[in-house]
Amino acid sequence: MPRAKDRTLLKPTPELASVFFALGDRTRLQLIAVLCAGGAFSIAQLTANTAMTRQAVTKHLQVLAEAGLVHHVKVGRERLWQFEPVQMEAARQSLEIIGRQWEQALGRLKFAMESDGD
Amino acid sequence: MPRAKDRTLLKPTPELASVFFALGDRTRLQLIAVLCAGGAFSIAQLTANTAMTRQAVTKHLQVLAEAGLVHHVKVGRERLWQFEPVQMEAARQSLEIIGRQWEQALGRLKFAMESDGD
DNA sequence: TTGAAGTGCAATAAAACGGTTGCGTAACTG
DNA sequence: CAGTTACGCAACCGTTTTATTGCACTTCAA
Repeated sequence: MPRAKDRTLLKPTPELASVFFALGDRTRLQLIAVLCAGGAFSIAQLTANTAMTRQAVTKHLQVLAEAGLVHHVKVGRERLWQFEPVQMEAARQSLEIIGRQWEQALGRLKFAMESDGD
Repeated sequence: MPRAKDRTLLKPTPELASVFFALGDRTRLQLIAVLCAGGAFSIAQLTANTAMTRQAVTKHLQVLAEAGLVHHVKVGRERLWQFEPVQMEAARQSLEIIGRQWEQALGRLKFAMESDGD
């Protein structure tokens, strides 16, 4: 019987890296900050807040979309973009796992030091 | 009296983006995975696991170091690298905040729908 | 002291990124 | 229908990343 539950070790997947990559840009982080506040915004609306072109914003949204962080719905001639929390939560959990691994490693180190007696 | 505690909104800082940028690469994610398991490894050791040059690994470690995710200590002629959890925990928290904002936005939407009656 | 191990720094070079401009197309509006 | 709004696609360009190679330097060990 496979024990999938035991698999708490970090296994870096290509997708995970792409999520972090998408978040690793100030402009895209700003877009996420706007979208996670709840609305569904058109590209024109999202561009209005920035100092760049509509096409630049479009490209950033595509990067976010490929990472699964946002998605869009077509309404008339507009394309409304929304936040999509699933992948970001996965990324958050992966950071949590790394943090836990580190804590466990520290625990082992401390135990070894106590056993050895300095 | 300032109410710093109320400031739960996401404020994207340059550093935050640089942390995500550092994590947004498969090789660096792999390095983090190795380092967070607890040891202090030399560049030669870390290179042994990969298919690239020592210098390439060095550059990746520098990117991680600039983001505050790792640090090193010189021991003899070796440079031993270690995981540094502070910045990563900050990044994790920022993702948590975004997730919470999204949940709150969903809550408001639901409330508005109930009030409006469809 | 000579040699090998572990590393840093600089000069590349190819690829990817971030942004722009130009043009074409669907959809709303008078 | 004509004009405008909202947008996609493709070409392009400067900058940054990513990885390599070559050489110099420090440290350990025989």
